[in-house]
Amino acid sequence: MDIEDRIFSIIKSLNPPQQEATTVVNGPVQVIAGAGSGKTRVLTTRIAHLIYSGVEPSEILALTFTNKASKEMTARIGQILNYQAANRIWAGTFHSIFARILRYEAEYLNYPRDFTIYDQEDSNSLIKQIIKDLKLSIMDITPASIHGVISRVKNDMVFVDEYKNIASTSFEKVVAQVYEEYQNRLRENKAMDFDDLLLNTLVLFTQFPDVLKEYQDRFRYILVDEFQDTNRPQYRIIWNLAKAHSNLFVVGDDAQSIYRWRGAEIKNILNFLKDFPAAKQIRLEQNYRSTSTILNAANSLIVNNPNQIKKNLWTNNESGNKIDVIDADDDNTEASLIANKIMQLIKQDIKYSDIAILYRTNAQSLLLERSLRTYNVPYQIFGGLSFYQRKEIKDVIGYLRLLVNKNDSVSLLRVINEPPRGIGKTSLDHIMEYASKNRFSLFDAMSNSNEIQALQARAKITTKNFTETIHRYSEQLEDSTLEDVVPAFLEATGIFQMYKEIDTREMTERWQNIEQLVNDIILFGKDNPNQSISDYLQQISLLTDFDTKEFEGNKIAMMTLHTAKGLEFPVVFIAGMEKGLFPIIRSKNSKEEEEEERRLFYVGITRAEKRLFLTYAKRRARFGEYTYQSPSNFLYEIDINFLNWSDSRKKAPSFSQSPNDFYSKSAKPNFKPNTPKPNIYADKPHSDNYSQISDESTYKLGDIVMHSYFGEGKISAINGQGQSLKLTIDFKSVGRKQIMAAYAKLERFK
DNA sequence: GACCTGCTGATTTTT
DNA sequence: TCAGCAGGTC
Repeated sequence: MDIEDRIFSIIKSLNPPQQEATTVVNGPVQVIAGAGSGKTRVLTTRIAHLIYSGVEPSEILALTFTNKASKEMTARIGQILNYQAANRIWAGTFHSIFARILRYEAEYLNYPRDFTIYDQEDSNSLIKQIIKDLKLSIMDITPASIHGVISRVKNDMVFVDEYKNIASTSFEKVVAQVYEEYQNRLRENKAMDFDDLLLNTLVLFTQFPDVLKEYQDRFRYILVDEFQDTNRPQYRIIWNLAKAHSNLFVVGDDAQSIYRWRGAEIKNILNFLKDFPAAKQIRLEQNYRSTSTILNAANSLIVNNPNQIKKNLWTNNESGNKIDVIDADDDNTEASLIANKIMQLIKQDIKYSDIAILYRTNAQSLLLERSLRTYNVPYQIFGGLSFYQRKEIKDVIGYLRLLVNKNDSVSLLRVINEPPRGIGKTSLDHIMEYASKNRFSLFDAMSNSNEIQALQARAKITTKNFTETIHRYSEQLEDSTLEDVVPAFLEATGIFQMYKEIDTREMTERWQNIEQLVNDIILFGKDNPNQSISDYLQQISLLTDFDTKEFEGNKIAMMTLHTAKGLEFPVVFIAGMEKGLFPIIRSKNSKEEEEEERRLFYVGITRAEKRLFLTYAKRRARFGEYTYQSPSNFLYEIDINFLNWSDSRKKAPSFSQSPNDFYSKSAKPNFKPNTPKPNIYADKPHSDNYSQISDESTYKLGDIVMHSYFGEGKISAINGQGQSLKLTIDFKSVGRKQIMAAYAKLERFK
């Protein structure tokens, strides 16, 4: 089959809206693509068709949400056309593509080409340093929380000067101070954080029209995947690039927007039609993925979100099994019930690799893992700490970063005493004082350590040796291969020796990981003789765990619901369907946040093709303390006709399910009139639910108490005595909970 | 300056 | 519950 036949046989197999979306070549197009409606197929076929129609691959910019998605897209296009063409497409994440552009154009922004990209951890340690240096006394505020605010502010495109003006509370004023210093130091360190990659690209395009023009001409065709999750700077960048030719194609689904907390604006979908009034709107509403039971269940859930674009997602697929809702006595039991169920499924000819377990928080994976191991179920976890975020790897990368960017003080501070070389807190204080007094970078101050009077003779020698080593190897790097320089340099720093010893002593795999990294670098050098170590470093700084891991062999996949976006599995388990955990409790449970949680659940449900299991535990250990959980209100929102609630519900927990009248605002499940409330406790009248023997000496009915985690609540029942004294408390934050008084840190409210 | 220990706060989600 | 860190000791 030649290329033409291949493309047209694919196009012929598409439904009419899909065909339109793939073959309209010019002009703005907005596709609202429901879950499982063949979005990826449309994207790849469209790009193949564009190239077939005469568009140069290098004129196409395809932005995806993960590196993995872009790799897969490129691979598929390669299969249809050829790999040379596919590899010339500019495909990648926003962050990776713009990092690449910023590298080319760095001098416009007064940055060196080899600028360093700071990840979250790097940013946090820089902020920690700033807090210390500015002597800010802020109790209860962590560097991470300040960075969170700064990141949010940056995503809203509020620059330092503006933020300083609008900061009103004392906390905001502190943030403003840190924000200003943070940006200064990023610049001094010749570094950008993740948000800067977007903001600086925007600055580049808006302040240098010639540069913008160049990229407008280069990217004559732009495609954006997961458009609902773009934030403001991302949208502005796309808009700037596309306004010259308007060949902008965006695909998204407002019902799957789950990154609002990171600044994503669903509004962008609506703005699109304002900014590109000529845009064609195409809806993909036929779902090819799931059984009608699963799809309709998802639909019955998502109608509870009032604000959404109207669509009618339907399927021709068979109705299939009902959705199993499994309740477990506690979190351990939940994990083993899942493992058991999986083993049953395996006997029915389902492969491990057909199954995924999804959960709300990474912390949940621990118990699940333990139980899968007990039952010998092979699994693979995606997400969480990526290879490149491991301590030993970050240490090595810290050294390598110094080779290309000596101004990177975050990396310098990270490695200066790793392995211990006698430069501790006191010496560092002297060096930093000298650096700031003379407006030197930390590295330059160390190079001049002879001039620092306060410094001990020994420290002077060590710092001098240290900086000389860096100098020597960074010079070598200019005319030698990575293979020749990198291992020798790392050996010279002593970091190899240190981890070899740790590995033998503590039976860890750290040295192995380092070997793997060094091999990877050497391979990179061989495969890309024209690229430098700084190319390598930039590339890996934007990789997540999910990007680096392949689905391997016959194993179950485990990941958070967020990570699961864009994937599909024949069998899906969603664990931890409990109030407080999913939807998760936050300090302020706003309507918007609940709607986002609901969309997240929607994403989870629609990952399943054939079978879906929803599990919850009645008792779960959180923060080392067991609490009684009630089923998630989301479970009641799904049309009961699609559910098969497990039999053990008859052994109902000994407390009432009814939402509390005076307290909980969010605890009240949103029942649709056509969805009868599953009265799962029908065989237990309310009044029998708890005996009211109160331990007069400590707690009384109606007492207002403070819980360390759930906050304020009112005691509505008291059960048991002494060690097994159980309190039923209506919390403002999570509604009704049962608490073991002996374990909970409760404070009486006067 | 390195090492030990007791305390505290963490559990959203990620480029 | 537990990891990471501040503060103290050698």
